[in-house]
Parts: sequence; structure tokens; C-alpha cells
Amino acid sequence: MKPQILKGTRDFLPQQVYKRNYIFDTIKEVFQKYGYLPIETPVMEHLSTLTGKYGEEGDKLLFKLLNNGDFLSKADEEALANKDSKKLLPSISKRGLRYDLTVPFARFVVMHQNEISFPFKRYQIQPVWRADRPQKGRYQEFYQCDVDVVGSDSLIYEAELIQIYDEVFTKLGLNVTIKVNNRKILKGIAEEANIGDQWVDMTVAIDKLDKIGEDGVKKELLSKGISADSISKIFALLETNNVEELNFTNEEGRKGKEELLKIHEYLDQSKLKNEVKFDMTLARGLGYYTGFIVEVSANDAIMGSIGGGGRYDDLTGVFGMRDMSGVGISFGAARIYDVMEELALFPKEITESTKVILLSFDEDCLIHSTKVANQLREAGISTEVYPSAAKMKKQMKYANDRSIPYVMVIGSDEVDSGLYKLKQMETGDQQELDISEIIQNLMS
RNA sequence: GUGGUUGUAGCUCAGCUGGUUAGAGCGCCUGAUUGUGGUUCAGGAGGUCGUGGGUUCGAAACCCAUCUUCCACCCCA
Repeated sequence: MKPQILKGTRDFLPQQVYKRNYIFDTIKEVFQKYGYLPIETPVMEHLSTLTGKYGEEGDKLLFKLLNNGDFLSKADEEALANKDSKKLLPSISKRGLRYDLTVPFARFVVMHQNEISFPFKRYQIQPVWRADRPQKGRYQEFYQCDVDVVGSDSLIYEAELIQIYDEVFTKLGLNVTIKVNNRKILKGIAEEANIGDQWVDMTVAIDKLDKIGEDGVKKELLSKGISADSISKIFALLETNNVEELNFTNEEGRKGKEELLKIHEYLDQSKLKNEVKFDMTLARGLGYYTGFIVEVSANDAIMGSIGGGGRYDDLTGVFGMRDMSGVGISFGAARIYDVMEELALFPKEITESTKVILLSFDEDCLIHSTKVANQLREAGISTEVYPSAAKMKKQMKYANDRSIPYVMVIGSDEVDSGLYKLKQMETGDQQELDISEIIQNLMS
């Protein structure tokens, strides 16, 4: 049998796991500093929990799990006979893999509302699955790192989350641009152009501005039945780069403008290292965002967004809990990884595990090595023993290949004298020291 | 889901319009060096040409299917 891995999924080698953990650890450290609490949810959910939350496209990208047991005997016979997959589905699949962390979180909040205090600040780092066609930086299985707050509509959290983005990416050594906008502004623009009911169409179109250009967007808007008059009004408003200069005659737009200004006021109290840019063409797909929206892209690499989020006024509504406003952001760990790899931003130390390895000349020395190794481990030093008295060249090569920074060579002379040779692999320097000196050396 | 693209040694790739025994570089193994890795030199191992079918006297090459890679769209982290 030929070993194979599913498309869009990957194995992780030790070095890669170290690097990924470095990203996770950095993110967690910042999350915790702002008082966010960790939770986890199952990889599987009721299919009904997931469907209908991500739009029609999203439903297609959900991984569905076939029911266990004799699923065919319970299948919808009519749908089966007609080969109507869509109709057949509910009768043969009741479970699906989670598509993101936000919807399971909404379910979590409703189910545990009496066990948590609001505003509830949580973070969650777990894999999600999408049956998308894979490309570079796009996988079928990938980790998301989400931070959300539910139970408060205070704009302080919008500012806080931007600050978290800034802090995490600064720590990782990535230069990023944090683009912000507000769905209410987009609605406001649509209303100014008298196409309030078509604001979603408009939003989808202008989101593509940097991709298909002004003419492309105009064409798409026309095809949606939006008048040339409305289109010129929309573009007149989009010219504005400064939030303050935006003048709305409708309530929705004014509200969006006020919110953004307030967020900036809060942000003025912190010193951000990265640019926060108001971008009216930022739309973001997910249907449930209602106010603030944000997206992060790396400045020094060509990659889609490496993070995004926004506010959703009524996420828990579908689960029967009203008036629960939430705001959250997500970090795309796999893409951050790819960008950091491309820019060689991972510190060298993070992939180091074993600090020293003991090499022995014969079986007696090997026994002595295990004793020395235990002394080192007791001192908290990560130590390995080469498992046989193979040729020194072979043992050395192993240490070299594993990038173990120090080796100790144990022969009969060393066993007798209690003085061991400690060799630093990078420089090739070798010193003769006793065990306590070696411990001292390796601890520093 | 639509259109395109890719797959040959562990890795990166060459292999002419179908024609003997499928190559290179790097890596790997052994030795030069029986108490010391990285450099050098010598030798060696390693391939169902993604998989299944078809065309042909003959297929890595042509055709079909399928899986995979990457790209554009859609959407998104």
C-alpha cells in the first residue's frame, strides 16, 4: 500500500511544529496579557449548527460526516432514487467538521451562558476544515487563532483587538497593515446612492476594487441593476480617505463614522508600531458582521490576508439568545507561518531541543554515559545519549545533523579521571571540565 | 463548483517530433581518517517514470479516466 495524504492537508515535521508553536505561544502570551481565557470545542458539530451560517457557498465547503451504522436504510428513498444529493444529505449525515471557530463559539456561549460572566473574553486555537480547492496559503485543514469578546458593545474592545494585532505581529517581527472599516459606513454609502436594499451587492463589488479596478467594479455594479447615477455617487464617496471628511445625510452612515472616530480616540492612548489604515473598500465576506471590520496583510510578502475579524451584533440570535453583541479577530496561523518562513523571521533557538549529547567509545563507557546524562537531566539540561558505541564519526554526524549544540565524548580516560571533554559544535572548541563545571557551562 | 496547470531517484530538475540498458546536481551509504562532525578525494546504493486503462512492433513521451500540485475565478485564513 502506498502511503498517501489527503489533498489540502499536511504532515508537520518536528522543526515545523516548533515553529508553529512559536507562533501559538507568542499569540497566547498576548491574549493572556489582555485577560482572554482559553476554551476548546469539539471538531464535530451537529450539521444543523453549521449550515446556513456561512452563506450558500459556505455550505458547499462544509465537510459532512456520513452517519454510522446502516445509514442507507434510513436514507430518504425518494431523494436517493432521484439522485438529489442536496435533499438526501440530512437523512444520511447529521454531523459536520467545524468550518470556523466563531459559530461553535456562539453555540458555546448560549449553552454555557450561566457558567460564564459577561463580557466574556475568550481565545481559541484549534484546526478548522474547509472543502475548498487548495492553493498556496489555502488548505483544507488549518489552524485558526480566534479572540472574541461577547456581551458588550463597547468600542474599547475594537481598539483592544487592534492593539493585540499590533502587538502580536510586532513580536513576530512582521510588518503589517491593519485595514479597518465599518459595515455601517458601507450601508451609509449605499443609502446615499439610494440603493440601500442592494448594499450587499455593492459591498461585494467594491471589495474587488484593487483586483479588477474601477471599471471592473462599475461593470459589476451595472450588471446588478444599479444605475449609473448611483454608481457615480458611490465612487464620489469612495474618494474620501479620511474618516472625518465623510458626510452622511443618513443615520447609518453617521453612526459608522462616529464609531470609527471613537475607536481611534481609544487607540490614541496606545503606541502602535504598525499602520492602521481606514479603507472604505474593505468589505469582508462573512455575512454576520454588522459594524467594525478589520483585516491584516503583511507588507513584505505577497499573501492573502493573514488575519481578519469584526463585530457581529447578533451572532447568538440563531441559537435563541438575543442582544448579545460580540467582536472578534482571527489569526491565520498557516499563512503567518508561510510568510515568516519566506522572510526567514523564525529565531534560530526555537528549533533547538537537545542541548547536549553524550558519545561513547565502548559499552562500558556507554553505561557511564547514562549515569552522567542523568546528572545533567537532574540539573534541568536536555540531554541525549547516543545509543551505541558506533564509530565516532557516525556519532558526531548524528549530533551535527540534529543541530545539537554540544557533545560530550566519553572514553575510558574520562571515566577514570572524571574530567570530560565538552565540545561546542559550532566553533569546534573543546574543553576538559568536571561535571559541575559542565552543568554550569550548559546552564548559562 | 468552473477553467487551466503539474507529477521522472530522498530533494531540485533534464530526458529532442514515440526507438536499445531513463540521466545530472545535491543528499544518502562505505572508505581514505581504528578517540571527533562540517571541507576534500575515491567508490557505491537508490527509479512500479503519480495510478489504472488504451493506441502502437515499441510509450516516461500520444489518448482517456483518476489522484495530486500549483494558478485564475468563486470564496476565504
